[in-house]
Amino acid sequence: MTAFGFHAHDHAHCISTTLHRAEAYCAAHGLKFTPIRRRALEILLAEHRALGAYDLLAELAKDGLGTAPPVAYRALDFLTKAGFAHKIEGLNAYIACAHLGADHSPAFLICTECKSVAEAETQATQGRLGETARAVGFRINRTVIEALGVCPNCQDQPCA
Amino acid sequence: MTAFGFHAHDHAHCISTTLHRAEAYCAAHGLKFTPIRRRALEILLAEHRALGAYDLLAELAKDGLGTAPPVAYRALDFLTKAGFAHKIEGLNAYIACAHLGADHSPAFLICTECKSVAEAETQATQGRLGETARAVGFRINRTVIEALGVCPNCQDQPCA
DNA sequence: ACCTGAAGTGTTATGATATAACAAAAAGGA
DNA sequence: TCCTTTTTGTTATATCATAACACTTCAGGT
Ligand SMILES: [Zn+2]
Ligand SMILES: [Zn+2]
Ligand SMILES: [Zn+2]
Ligand SMILES: [Zn+2]
Repeated sequence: MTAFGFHAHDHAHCISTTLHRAEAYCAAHGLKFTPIRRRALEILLAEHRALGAYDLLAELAKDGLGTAPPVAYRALDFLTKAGFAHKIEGLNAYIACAHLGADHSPAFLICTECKSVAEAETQATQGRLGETARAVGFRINRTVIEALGVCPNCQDQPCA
Repeated sequence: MTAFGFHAHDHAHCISTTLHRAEAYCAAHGLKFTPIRRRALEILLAEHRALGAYDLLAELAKDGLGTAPPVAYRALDFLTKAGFAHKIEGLNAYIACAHLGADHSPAFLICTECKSVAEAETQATQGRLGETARAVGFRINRTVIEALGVCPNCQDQPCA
């Protein structure tokens, strides 16, 4: 279980790999990876940070791909349902999936200083929450697991 | 680690205990448990369900305690900062704390059928999320842990 | 090629959640 | 009392999200 986002890595590779996986997934599942959807994913992938729907829309607008809110929300709906992006509930913002392809329950480490986000994989149905759920007979469909705090980079900087 | 909310219990006792604890906490910490704040907590305590800020406002309005949004949000701000209530990020809604007094990181089991919510206590800094955080040097300040699913009561009902 | 239905897009309008800003009132201590 | 801080009342606005409907595109069946 490793977390990206706070460490230097070959991000160009990170982006191209994810886009190729998304293409392959769509081909395999009969989904249409249209220009709007593809560009939306590219925009989310640009950084390991969460973007608001209207921020995404602004970027899409720069490329002439739409100006009204539904454009962004439809793209996000597609991306999240396909598992290509996740919503960060604590920020009302969206981020590209860092483990595209794996069927996973994501957990996030969110830096409140620099807004960067790392995605970790968890099996939420294991662990304490899962225990509790089983104990009371609760059936879990989806989990929201987010930790807000300060990333290693920001801890190193005396004044942030 | 037990979860209330899905099981029958003496809820009147549940309410009075929590209100008394809140009063004691305010007295001990020099906080003002004003009529608006007290009534807001009572409203949240009425059921083990999450309430939207505007739903809360509507209830407060019935008692002549305010009609404009800031009234509700200020009360919620006080209650959440004091630890008397929690925000359910996945619902943009608020719920009274079920373990008032204990210094805790809450986790929630949220029934998407009947909207009832059970609060479990966790030590989120233990478990996998905490492991990951420590491994990458991330300092956790607050956690959002929510499981969306179906409670035992709703599973028993064939058509919901 | 044509029809047809499903999916995607463009657009307007609106709903739902949350906060900024500032004046008035109340509370509390010197 | 007087002054400061906190709380409240109120207006306006910011931010996040969806409903609804017309139009286009595209794949499949004929
Ligand atoms: Zn993911
Ligand atoms: Zn950071
Ligand atoms: Zn109760
Ligand atoms: Zn239920």
